[in-house]
Amino acid sequence: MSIIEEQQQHFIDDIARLFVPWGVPLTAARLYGYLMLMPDAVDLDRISDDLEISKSSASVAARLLEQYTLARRRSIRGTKRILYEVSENYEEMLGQQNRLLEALANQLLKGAETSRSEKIQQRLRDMAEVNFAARDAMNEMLRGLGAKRSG
Amino acid sequence: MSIIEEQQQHFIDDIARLFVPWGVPLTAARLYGYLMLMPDAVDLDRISDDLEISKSSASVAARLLEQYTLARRRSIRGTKRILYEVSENYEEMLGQQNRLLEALANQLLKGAETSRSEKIQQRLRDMAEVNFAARDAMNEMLRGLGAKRSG
DNA sequence: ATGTATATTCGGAAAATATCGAATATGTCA
DNA sequence: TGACATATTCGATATTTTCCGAATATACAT
Repeated sequence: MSIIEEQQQHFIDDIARLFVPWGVPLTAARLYGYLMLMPDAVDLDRISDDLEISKSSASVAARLLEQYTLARRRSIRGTKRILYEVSENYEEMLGQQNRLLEALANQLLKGAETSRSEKIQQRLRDMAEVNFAARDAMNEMLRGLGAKRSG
Repeated sequence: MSIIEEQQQHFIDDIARLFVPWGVPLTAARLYGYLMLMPDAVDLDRISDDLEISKSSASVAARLLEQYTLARRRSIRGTKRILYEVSENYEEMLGQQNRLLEALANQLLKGAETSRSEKIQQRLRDMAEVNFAARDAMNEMLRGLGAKRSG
């Protein structure tokens, strides 16, 4: 089953095209688009068939997505089989981006401390401020979304 | 002049370490950290010396940063020399991230349209919603920051 | 126009990465 | 424990990316 249709192929490639420039390996990016389209969790054999990649590549890509929190594994009781599905709490991914913002802000502040030029110190502090503001805006947005969902 | 100090080296590498996983080539990432620390715009020869890279690499990296809007070039009247400096409107970079959010949201909606499964349609629309919300939150934050700056 | 200083592009070498099939490890059941 | 099913890792290969120095192009001044 599940020979991927033309339109789905396109969708998968479109999604991949967006993520690849941001450092996500092509296969992982395609897998992400693929998982979005799967109504239920799928196993490595099916991934391998549908995406026409080896099972080892499928395994590597799946665990990479897991690391990014873009996908989750579901272990099946009573068998070693693992199913992968797109992560439902999609917000996690944005949280990831937030971590970069925060880490960057912290580095900037640290750099400001160790700089001897007043101008540079000011610049780095300003940049840090923007990052923190961005992080806060994101967090607030996520909180609002969560409230809406549960409320 | 301007042999880079130990601490500055560290700063540069720390910044680079953050950006490389997001698809920024090492040399460009290091150049970015370096430019943050320079009080004034610098030319390719100096970059090449300080970062210990060839001038061609410096040229490529600088123009890549320019593309990312992380750096700007300043042409010097009366000479062919080009100076590079870190982009002052740092918000640009976040705007860049926003473009990914928006592009992704649009792809998701398009995918939702062409999907025949109700469940998938709903999932893709939900994901798109989060993306749009994130984009809006970012834009609002940037507006607020701009107002604060000019006000 | 020509010469000079500089940036950019080119071609090849080196390094990193992705991918595969085979080998290995791991979990599950009897 | 042994047998089986499945995931993961390993080693080799192919591909891609990065980097350099040399060659070329470009802008400016005389």
